[in-house]
This record gives sequence, structure tokens and C-alpha cells, in this order.
Amino acid sequence: MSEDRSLNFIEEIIEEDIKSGKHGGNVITRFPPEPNGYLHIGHAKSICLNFGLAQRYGGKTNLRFDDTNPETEETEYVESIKYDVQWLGFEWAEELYTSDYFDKLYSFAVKLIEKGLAYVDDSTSEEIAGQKGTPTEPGVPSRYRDRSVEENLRLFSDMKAGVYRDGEKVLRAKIDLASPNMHMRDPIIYRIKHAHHHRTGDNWCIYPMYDFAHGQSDAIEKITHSVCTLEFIPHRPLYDWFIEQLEIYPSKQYEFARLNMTYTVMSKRKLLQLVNDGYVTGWDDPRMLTISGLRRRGYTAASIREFCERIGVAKRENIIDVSLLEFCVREDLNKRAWRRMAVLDPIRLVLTNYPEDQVEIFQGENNPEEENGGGSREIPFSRELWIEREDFMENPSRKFFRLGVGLMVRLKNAYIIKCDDFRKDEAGNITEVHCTVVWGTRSGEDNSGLSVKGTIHWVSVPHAKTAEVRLYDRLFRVEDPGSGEGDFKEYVNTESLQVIPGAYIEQDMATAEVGKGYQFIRKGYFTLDKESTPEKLVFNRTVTLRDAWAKEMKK
RNA sequence: UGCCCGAUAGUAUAAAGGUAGUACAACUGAUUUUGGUUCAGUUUGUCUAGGUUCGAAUCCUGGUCGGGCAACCA
Repeated sequence: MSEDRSLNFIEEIIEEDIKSGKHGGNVITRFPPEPNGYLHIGHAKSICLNFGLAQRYGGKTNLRFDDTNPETEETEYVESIKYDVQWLGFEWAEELYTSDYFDKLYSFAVKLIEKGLAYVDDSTSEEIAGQKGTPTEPGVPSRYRDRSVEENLRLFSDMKAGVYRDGEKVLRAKIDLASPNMHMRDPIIYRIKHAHHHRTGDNWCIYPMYDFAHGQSDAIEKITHSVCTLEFIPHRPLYDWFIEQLEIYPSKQYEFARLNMTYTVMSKRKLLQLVNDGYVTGWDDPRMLTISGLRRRGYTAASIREFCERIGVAKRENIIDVSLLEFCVREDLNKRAWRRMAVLDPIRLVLTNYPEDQVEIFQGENNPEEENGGGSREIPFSRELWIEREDFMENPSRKFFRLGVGLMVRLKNAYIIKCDDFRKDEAGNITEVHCTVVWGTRSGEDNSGLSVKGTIHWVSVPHAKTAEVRLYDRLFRVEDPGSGEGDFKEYVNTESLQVIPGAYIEQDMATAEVGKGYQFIRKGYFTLDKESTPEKLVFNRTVTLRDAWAKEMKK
């Protein structure tokens, strides 16, 4: 395998395992989302890791929905998760559900009871919490801890049969109440929930807990490397204990640090609050770092995969600079996006020496990064053009390479022009800029010998189409909104969305497609929003271009 | 202060006892019909104190700092 990067710690483990013949040299991973919310960029890291590992080592990856809590899980989420994983570019070997294993998990529990390693406990939730002890003091046994195997078997069977109400009884593993690891202090493994399950309906009224489902499901599927996030480290002894006691396939768990990003929050719970409290318009709001939000914003699957590759995999807590994500999408879109011109904040430019009714058609490359410019499109040109307000200055500084009286610029794909005059309204706003075309400077046919420092974009007034353009900024004003005391929502950036109702764009943008990225020259990358209609075009700004001038201005 | 995990430039991530490297960010400059792209370059780092060793980011010990763990959530 040709290699241009070093291995991450999980790849090192796998290569050692393959060498030593562990698991027969197989590599089988799984991506195990709970269908109770939408996937976000943090899940993308896990998806790329799990599927990437299997691809790299000739194995396979299952998609397994961890659906052991019927109260929060819904089919709607299952569908969105499947769509997102596929959109990211991955194919799972099998689509599975932990609920597929409910019968098997039940028999595992019976086996544990038979071995004297589990018991039915009638204590209340509060009593059980009290019996757990604290990290520095051991727990105390429940008075039901020493029930006979026969009684436990009968009670557990009754639990399954629906004899008891929610919370009346639980099944607990009998392990070690004095363990320094709280998870080993007789953890609850089955609870009663008379709830409708999105797949098994009303077949069950008892449901296994995560710890009694995940490792066993891994074992059933012969998962060799069960990769999860750091917070499950303390669960690992339990994971191993169940596998050992049940004498099932020895899957192994490995933990990596979850992804955090600057200027956002990453937990499903917090994302849900942003949706429910109306800070964003939904899970796929383009400001959300959900997969669906990023997709709507114009991020490509390739750029997200590249991002996940670049951030690496390790065990140390991290917070990735969002500028790396932006770099990845610019890098990808630069190669693929068609160039078009759009004027977001227009003022009128009049070419006073250009004939009133004349129209010329210029050619513009679709993408200068591609061979032959990626083909070209026709751009109509006339006496009156829309240009960007910020491309004219009444009193230009020496470093301003655009328009000001006496200055020359090139109109992209067209002529060099010289600025002669401008008009203002009573309020002092510039309303019109007057220029003259410098003849003999037509793009591709310029024999004038002139060279100008600036090139600006434009759209012909009579030919322009109108569009709504939505400009997005980071959703939070601070780098780490989730870290401090208090409510993270206080740090929401209230100016994260700026709507421009009437931008002018090239006429052929009417044929823009959802899912395709465009570069509005000098302004950034944009994509058609799903709310766009032929009558009202709507574009989202994916990301701005790098902007050396904006940096200069800040100085 | 019980147990567990971690600590390398601003942010991430390499270096498996032998020159601390790469990317993003920042800053210079060159090129450019996008102040984009591309190219060249610069700045910035091994938490701390001991120990082992010819030699320590790496091994050992103590400390410091950060994170996790006491849901009938996953």
C-alpha cells in the first residue's frame, strides 16, 4: 500500500493484530448511530474512520442502528442517517439494528441469571442510585441481590411478559459493588418500558441498556475493532466482562477523541436546542454543522472526507479550527466550481463612450483551473453595468487597485476602462460611476500595452437576472461556546445570516442546479438553495474566497 | 481529591532512545484579466522537577494542568 502519511494509533493496532493473526486477520468495523437525531460533522469523523479502516484493510463495515431506547428513536432519523452516510460516499456491508438482536440479548440475560451473575431488583431508581456509593465509598448491596436463580428467572420472565409497570423492576448484573469503576457496581442491564418501538412495535416491554447491547451486538456481528469515543473508556471493563461471561466472539473496543470545532457546538442535545428555540430554521439550516446543513450550505462530500483525513485520529481532547474545514471546501471547489459573475451590492456604471444600443458578447472561462478553462459561456456586455459598490472609492488610497476618478481597471473578460466621474444623492451615497472604455483592450485582443492592477466583475444591466443571496457567518461569537458556565445560547451570533434580496447575476445562472457549487468571482463559493424556484432564485454562500484585501483593510 | 484518560508551535497531527517534521492559521515576496489560484520564504513548540542513558518528546518516579466516570441515555 503506497503511503504518504503515518498511521494513526488505531491503524497501528490493526496492523499488529493482522500480523499476529488476531481475529483471523479480519477487519470488521461498524458505525453505530442511535436514530434519535441528525448526523453532524463529528459523526462524519467516526464514519470516515470506521469505513476508512475497513476499506484500507480489505474488511467491511456494518451500519448498525443502536435502537434500544424506543422513547427517543424514530424512523425519520434512520432515513436521514442512511442518506447522509451514502451521500458522504460510503457503502455499508449490512444494514442492521440492535433491535434485530432482542431475542438473542434476552437469552444472554437468561444465561447470566443462570450463572448467578444477574438478579432482578425491585428497588426504585433512587434507591439504586443511593446503593451505588460514591467514587470514594463502595456501594451497598440491594436487599434483592441474593435472590435464587429460579426466582430471578421467573421474575425476569414476568418482566418480559408485561406483568410489571415501568420502573417496577430492573435486571442487574452482579459484579462488584466495591469496584473503583462505577460502571462495575452491579449495572442495570434491562429495564421495563411499555413503549412503542420504531421497529419491534409492541413486541417488547423490556429493553436492554446500552452496555448490555452494544458489545453483544458487536460480538454477534463478529466486529473485530469496535471504535468509539473517549467517554466509553470506563465502560470497556464491562464490555469485556459481558463478552467473557457470555463466552461470545471477543470483539475489542478502542476509543478516540471526538471532534470539537471552534465557533460551534457539537452535541446533539445542543443542536436540538438551537432548532427548537428557533435560533436556526432546522437541522439542515446552512449554519449548522450537521451533514444536512453542510450539504445545503454547499459543502461537498469530498471536502468533508478530506477534512476528516486531515484532522487525524488521537486520544487527546481537541478543538479544530473551523478555518481548516473552510480550507478543505475551497480547495475542492476551486478545482470544480464554474466561475460566474454576481454583483451583491450594486451601483450603476455608465460607459459614456459606448453606443447606447450596442451589445457585445464576451466569452468567459468556466474554470481557469481546468484544461481549456473548462469550456466557456457567453456574457452580454452593454453601456450600463452593475458593479460592486465596494469597487469604487471617492478618495482611494494608494493601495486601492479599483475604481476612483482617474483610475483604470479591467472589467473581467471585457475592456479596460478609465473612471472619469461619479454621481451622489443628497445623502452622500454614490449612485453612479461614469467611465470610458479604452478601445483596443478587449479581452484576448489587447494590443494597448496597458497593464492595470485591478480586475473587477460586473453584470450588464439589461441582461442581469435577480436572485436572493444568503450570506452566512459563524453561528457563535466565541471560539468555544459550550465550555463556559451559563447558557451557550447567549453566545449565538445574531448576525450569522445576512439576506440580500436583490443581487444581480449572469442570466445563465437560471440553470443552476442544487448540489452544484459555483464561484461568484471575487465573492466566494455559492450553491443553489433548496428553497429556490425559477421565479425566485436563492443562493447560499458556502464560503468566501480568501481575501488579502480584507486583511489589508483591517490593519 | 477514589479510579481512568491525556499533555509536542495559535490549532491539529508526526517523530516507536539518535537532525523535533507536516498541514491549517499568521506574516513576507513573486506570478496572476479573480486582492482568488499557484510558487518561494518567515515566525512560533516537546507542561514541570528529578532519574536512567553516550544520547530522552519518547523509558521511570513525583508534581502540575486539562478531561471523563456515581442516567431505568447512548
